[in-house]
Amino acid sequence: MKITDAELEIMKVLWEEDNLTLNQIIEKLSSKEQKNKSTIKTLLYRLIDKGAVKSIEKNKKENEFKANISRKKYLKEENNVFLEKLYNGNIDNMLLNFVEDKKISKEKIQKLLDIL
Amino acid sequence: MKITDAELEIMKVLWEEDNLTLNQIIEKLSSKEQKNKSTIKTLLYRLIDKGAVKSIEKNKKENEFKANISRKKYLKEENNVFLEKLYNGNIDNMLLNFVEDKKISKEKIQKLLDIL
DNA sequence: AAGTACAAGTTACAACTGTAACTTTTTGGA
DNA sequence: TCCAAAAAGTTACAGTTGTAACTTGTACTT
Repeated sequence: MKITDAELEIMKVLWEEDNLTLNQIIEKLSSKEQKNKSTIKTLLYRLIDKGAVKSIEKNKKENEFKANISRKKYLKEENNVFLEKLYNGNIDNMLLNFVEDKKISKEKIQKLLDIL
Repeated sequence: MKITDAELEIMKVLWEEDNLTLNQIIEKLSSKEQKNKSTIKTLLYRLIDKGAVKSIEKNKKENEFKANISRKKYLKEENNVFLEKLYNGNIDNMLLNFVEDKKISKEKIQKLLDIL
């Protein structure tokens, strides 16, 4: 189940709120992702082909779309792909790298630990 | 500077050890990534076009190749892309997610903190 | 009942990727 | 000196992706 970047933007919308019509989806896409209506349609149909989205007839006039795979499951997979691809699955390395980049401070990690 | 998955495998080899000939690169690629020699050549040329790899004449008979961008810089960028794409730049969220997936244990994080 | 506005659904197309064959150049040995 | 082996460099091609036009169906409005 490979979801492309353009497709992902649509999934994000559907993960936020289910059962949206095409027009509602377009409305919810942030300005950066505004594309031609046809474009969004194509992406939706591709997602349907992949089984990532389901379409339901709403009122004979319009269809509604809903995510057919959970955000959680998707993220889990993507986390794995990322970890394997760049860090050979070694999470320590990844974390150290993030810290080095100053993306995480020690304080932040401590705070995280406290939460857990 | 977009490096594709297939290209990345080559970069990884060159980040391990610089100034390798084509044949040396092929040798170092793990069995999973064994492709036809021509394939590797094409990837190398594409990387050269992108400025990610440099080729140097070694001994009139063979060329040597070396990475022209640092692993660190590349990882930094990719970390960012990943973080933005999936977590909207929110690293706490990302970490929590990793912990939820049981990819990191609290203990591991603590160990990491100790190292720092 | 007919036309038009809009939604559904299909097709198109160029750029990018993964893969590898083809062509040209070089060079070490017979 | 000339040839064959191997390297360099070029071209090809199908599948994927981002983008959007085109065609068909439907259903209000007059």
